[in-house]
Amino acid sequence: MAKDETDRLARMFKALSNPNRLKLFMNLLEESKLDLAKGRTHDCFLVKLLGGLGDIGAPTVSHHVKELADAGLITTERDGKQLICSVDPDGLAALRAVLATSAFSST
Amino acid sequence: MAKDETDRLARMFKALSNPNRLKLFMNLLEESKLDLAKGRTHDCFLVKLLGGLGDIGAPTVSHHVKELADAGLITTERDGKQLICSVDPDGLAALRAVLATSAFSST
DNA sequence: CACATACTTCGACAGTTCAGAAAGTATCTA
DNA sequence: TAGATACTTTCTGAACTGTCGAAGTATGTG
Repeated sequence: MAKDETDRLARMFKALSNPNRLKLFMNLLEESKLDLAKGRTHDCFLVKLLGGLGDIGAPTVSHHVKELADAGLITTERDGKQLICSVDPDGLAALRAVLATSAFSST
Repeated sequence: MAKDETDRLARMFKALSNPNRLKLFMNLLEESKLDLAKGRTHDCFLVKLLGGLGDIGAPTVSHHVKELADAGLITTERDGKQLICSVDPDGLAALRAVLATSAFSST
């Protein structure tokens, strides 16, 4: 595997290495699941995420969202006052691909 | 998802968040694939890994190996003077499971 | 036992990260 | 325009990380 590709993956893993960021990302994964049932791919904004993360403040959540976005795991877009976060399917696929690279069956 | 479970996963992702550790782990994944063809599940020791990592020294590799082991991603056992490293199938399965938790198809 | 190999542990240090406070920006609503 | 909402930016500090050199431990060889 090329160095660039390794570094890109390491960056994704790093983005998920903080419990609060991982929760945030997993919330989005869950949201995506729910929303597909409603015929949409996602719909989650920062204040809503904030509530699910316990005690951490807005500046910190904002920072974490940016880290996930920079890593290519989520995308963001502004809708009026709110920031809409979505899972980036390409990033998710890249992670799945690297973990699938092995002889151990994926059951 | 429970806090403990989130923390455990975050720890695994953190173990893979360093490029050298990620290379190390991916070497093991590849080794596993090769060795299965030979009828064994794994076989990789530290000095061999060291060569594949470029410039980093033995103390650093030793440290990284322990981090991967502590995270539950690999297991180690001593064989004479050498330390044999193997992918931990349970850890790998846990990572795959969390990334599979979504509406995005796994194709 | 002496010596080499293959890590492991310790101590140090530069660099990074996480979280919050305070101040700033962008977007509604009236 | 004034005020509220929803982030964002900047700064700060405590804590953690990655790497190394030096010293230490465990194992095999002669």
